Amino acid sequence: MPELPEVEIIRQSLDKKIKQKKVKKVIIRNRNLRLKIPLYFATFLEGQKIINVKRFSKYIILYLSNKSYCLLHLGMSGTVHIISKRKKNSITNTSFYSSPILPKLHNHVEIIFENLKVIYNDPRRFGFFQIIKNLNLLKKKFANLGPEPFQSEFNLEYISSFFKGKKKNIKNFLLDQNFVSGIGNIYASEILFLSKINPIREAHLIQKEECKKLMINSRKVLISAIKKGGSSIKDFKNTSGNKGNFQKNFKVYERNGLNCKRFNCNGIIQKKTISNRSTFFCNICQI
DNA sequence: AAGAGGCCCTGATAGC
DNA sequence: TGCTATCAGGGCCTCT
Repeated sequence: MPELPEVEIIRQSLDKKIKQKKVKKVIIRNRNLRLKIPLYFATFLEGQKIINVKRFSKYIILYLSNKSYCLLHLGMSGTVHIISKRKKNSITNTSFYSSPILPKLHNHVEIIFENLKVIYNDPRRFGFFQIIKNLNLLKKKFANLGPEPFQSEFNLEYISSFFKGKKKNIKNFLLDQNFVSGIGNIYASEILFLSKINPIREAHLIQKEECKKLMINSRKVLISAIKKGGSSIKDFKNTSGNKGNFQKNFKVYERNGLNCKRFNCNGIIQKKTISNRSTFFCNICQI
């Protein structure tokens, strides 16, 4: 499901809701994610205060008070729900959570705080939690990831030297997290459209001027997607269950057969499978 | 070493 | 209605 902007939206609400709060209880309903949730996971987290909620690439990083970290990756279908606890029902004397729409089947983990709980739900199970015991191991975990588009390391020099001698197509490079972190299948197509670059072009043939466009448009697309609350094409929802809005701004993604949105371009958006991922582009203005 | 392809998994939808 | 095939926002592993 989520690329960098969607993960950032989730990070922001977690930051607002659980920072400086103490984990009261953790319930594991299903340990089977891409990495099996370890048996010590619940007791490890219980009693920890969430010092900070950060993000790198598509990973959410919970800073714990015992100086370790809890990583969360959402894979393709992971969602996070934050549910506030209501006051005790005076008749039945039970407290309950407001959770009308939540599909219960794939709730893997519940992290319970004083007044709210965080639920992780993941039908396809490509996501995972991971405890990282110290800063060194955290650095090691991210050592092979390339910079995010916003970082100064993602500059013209870096991009053009990375492409030297590489025959792989440019679209696959945007998806390659060792080259640049955070771009996924939707935004790769959008970035290439804005940069007027055909997705199947070999990387070593990309001109310097085009590298500059890739740099600028990668930042532009991700930032405006964050501003719009992310993209919801199937089931992405923020932690309150609301959809994002950036899908309304898609220029090419899922627009195959429709007119190119570029001013004065008569192209029709094409759909092509590249390395088993759908790719969308205009065959006239993307050269 | 670089790059292509398979695979992990469930659910929604399309086509017959 | 009910079957089967295909596809989905990610990333890791293996093979050549």
